[in-house]
Amino acid sequence: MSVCAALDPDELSALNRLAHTFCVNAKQTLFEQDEPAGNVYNITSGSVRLYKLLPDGRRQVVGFALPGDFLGLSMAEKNAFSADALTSVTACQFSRQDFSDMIDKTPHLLRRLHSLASHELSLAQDQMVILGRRTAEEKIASFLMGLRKRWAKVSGASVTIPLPMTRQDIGDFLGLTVETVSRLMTRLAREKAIVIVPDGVRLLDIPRLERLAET
Amino acid sequence: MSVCAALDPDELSALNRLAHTFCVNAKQTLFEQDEPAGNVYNITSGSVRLYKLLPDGRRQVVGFALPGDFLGLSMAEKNAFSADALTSVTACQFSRQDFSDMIDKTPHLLRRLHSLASHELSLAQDQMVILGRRTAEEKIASFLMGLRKRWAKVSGASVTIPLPMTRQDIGDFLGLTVETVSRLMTRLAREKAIVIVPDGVRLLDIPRLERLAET
DNA sequence: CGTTGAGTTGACCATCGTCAACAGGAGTGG
DNA sequence: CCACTCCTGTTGACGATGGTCAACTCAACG
Repeated sequence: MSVCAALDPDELSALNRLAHTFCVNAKQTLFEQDEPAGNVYNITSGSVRLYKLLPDGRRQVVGFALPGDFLGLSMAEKNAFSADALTSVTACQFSRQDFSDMIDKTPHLLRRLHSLASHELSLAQDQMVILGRRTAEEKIASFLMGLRKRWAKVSGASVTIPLPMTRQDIGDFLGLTVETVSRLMTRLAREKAIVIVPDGVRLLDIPRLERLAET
Repeated sequence: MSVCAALDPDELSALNRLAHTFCVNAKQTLFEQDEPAGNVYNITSGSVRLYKLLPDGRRQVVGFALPGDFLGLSMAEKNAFSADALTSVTACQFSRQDFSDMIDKTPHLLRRLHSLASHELSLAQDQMVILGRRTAEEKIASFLMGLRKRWAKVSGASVTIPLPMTRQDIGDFLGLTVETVSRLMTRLAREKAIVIVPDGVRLLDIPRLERLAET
């Protein structure tokens, strides 16, 4: 569990005593935007969609949580976004209060938390570049390369990457419509840069995708 | 200085001994993306543009720092973005090492840092919504309302808000071109929602702008 | 004055969104 | 077992939003 990389065995067991492990099925909600944040979570398996809604129903996916990811880094009073399960998910839950107390007792846990939050911030800023200054094709390529890197940390490097989210989710993450996502994925497949497989893609021409995605 | 809200007088004077105050003129660089981050900064007066560049020259402005803002919240090794002065700027500089040592001695300073970083993350996610899911007009309105709120903390609420940045900067912040920013500002002015004044705007129809910007 | 850079405006156009139709698979109920 | 629905994904035709290119104004500054 990546938040705990900083903890010694005693601290780990203290944390474990606070943990509550549970499962939810696909499409179930972990928590919702603007509700009081009672808990923080560590995802053990499965994938989670994190998103914000506008009053008129438009949606912005702000991220996807994969195994190992921590939700609630900010320790804020209210959830900044909604989270629901894309697949069946197992997660490790802590009451925010318990976790906050634990932080007060273990300063290096706070440092760890802060460093993870800083990394999130950096990812969010990269996403701002993608949303603001890239074409649809570049967005797709960046998305695939980014996800590949994240899956590599979870399950090792591979040219086949799982896509537990729908085209709609990808569109709402990249600021595109479903149709545009679908069209461009098909085009990349036609041009032999990728192969579309059930619930994922196989990357054929990684150099080309890297070129499209480059910083 | 907002990072220091958490400090007692002894700690404040310790921090002050580490501080180096300085000024730069407009257009000068505070630090550049990807360079090793030797210092962290607190802006005392003036405004700063924070941005990332793509290899081909496209630019994404990730934020504007106003008086009171802290740069280097993440305490990372390398700068995630470049920063340069929009106006003449006075800032308070700390060596990252000194500041890091100070953090180790004062845990509540770290909590403060973490809470500021979390707030930044939340702003970044709001910006993702703006970039991904709003029309050009909504983007401009959101920008003006957001900036208004931030200036209010610095210099009190006012219907006239300073715009120290160029139209190009605004465009690069919102994922638009200069021309589009210019056209829409002119249109909002023609429709009596705003008045364009030298280096700023006066907001006339705030309810309308709020409606355009609403979450 | 001449130059430079910001801002504005117009004409035109491309990318991507909209709307619509359809295919295929999963789940459901007769 | 089949018909039916629902959902996701795909594809096409069309159009609008916002980008591109170009020209011009104006203020600042030497």
